[in-house]
Amino acid sequence: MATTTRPQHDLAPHPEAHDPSLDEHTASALRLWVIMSRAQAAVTAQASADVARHGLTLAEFGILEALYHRGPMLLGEVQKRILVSSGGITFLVDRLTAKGLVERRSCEYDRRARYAALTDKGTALVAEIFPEHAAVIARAMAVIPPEEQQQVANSLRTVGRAAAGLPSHSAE
Amino acid sequence: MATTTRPQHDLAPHPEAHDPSLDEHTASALRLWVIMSRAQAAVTAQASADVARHGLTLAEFGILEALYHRGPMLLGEVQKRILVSSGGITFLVDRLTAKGLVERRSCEYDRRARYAALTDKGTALVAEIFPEHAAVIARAMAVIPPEEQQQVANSLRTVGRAAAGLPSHSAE
DNA sequence: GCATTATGCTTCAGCACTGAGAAGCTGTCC
DNA sequence: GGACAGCTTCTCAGTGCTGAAGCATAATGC
Repeated sequence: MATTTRPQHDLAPHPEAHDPSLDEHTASALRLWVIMSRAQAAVTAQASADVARHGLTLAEFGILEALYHRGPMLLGEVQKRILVSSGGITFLVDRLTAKGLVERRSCEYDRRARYAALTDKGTALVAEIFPEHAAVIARAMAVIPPEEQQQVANSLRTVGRAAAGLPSHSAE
Repeated sequence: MATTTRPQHDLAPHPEAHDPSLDEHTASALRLWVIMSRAQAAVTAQASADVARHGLTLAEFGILEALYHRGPMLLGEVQKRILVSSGGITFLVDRLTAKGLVERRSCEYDRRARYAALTDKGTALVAEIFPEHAAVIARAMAVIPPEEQQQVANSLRTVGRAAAGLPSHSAE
């Protein structure tokens, strides 16, 4: 029998024990970090399992979803949006192309650049699975009330922007 | 010049555009998911870069930190704590052993089981780098006030436990 | 007590992705 | 109009981890 206690797909850090060498502010921040990592990992595991039913990774789904909601995009734009490496975006688009879900189109005004665009098959797939996927996420989040979700979102947006080195209220 | 727009080390999903087919509750949950993923990715990138200065991955650091704060642990315990696969824990402990930071000890009462324990070198390393690491995390979180951190932590704990399939207020 | 089932760790092939480098294209500044 | 900095994409070797199978040991049922 295989053991493999379903690993939550993402590594979560050090659930903090009490370390007397830390001041209370630091210890509290560390606890938040641990809790955030675990929540993220647990929800990611569900989201990942959901798209895996259709033979997709989360990164692939992210690309499909972006193209579905925004139309054709330059590879570089997609890359920034789903946060993968430059090599990664090429690799992922290749794979989606091989699956017949995405196609590359050349850019008329800049011959270095290429667009990624959904094929009809890709559009149909996203239209089919996106609502279910959204429901999976929503169900995971629904354990806290909407106004709490709103507050958490505001706080985490601040954390995320600061950590990513962005201005506090950038447009994009 | 290499381009490689520093990928935040973790894949973040689909920043939601407005999809009229979704009800507002779902759309809001989805936005939270995106924001949480990005915040997590950004902070992870910083944490990861911090431990990378010492030639460690976050998973390795997680093991060292757990052993430092709790003493020797069975491999299976460590595995559950840092959320890696069964194969992963063997692999990681092997690598830490090769670096001379961790050693395996056999268990007196169950000859299947093995303990992982810090060596002197490992203990010294954690003692050296843990405070800095905690400070890096704390700095990232410090952009929101302590009481807000507390609220976010409470909310996310609920989300994490529910998504991981645990009871709402389990002890561990 | 002996089969059966469960548990703890290991092995190993495989996979998703990174990151450094390179090739091609564009615009700009002499 | 040529050099060159700066993008955009692609290549590919390398990495860190997963997950299924497997071995050894322990616990349980009969």
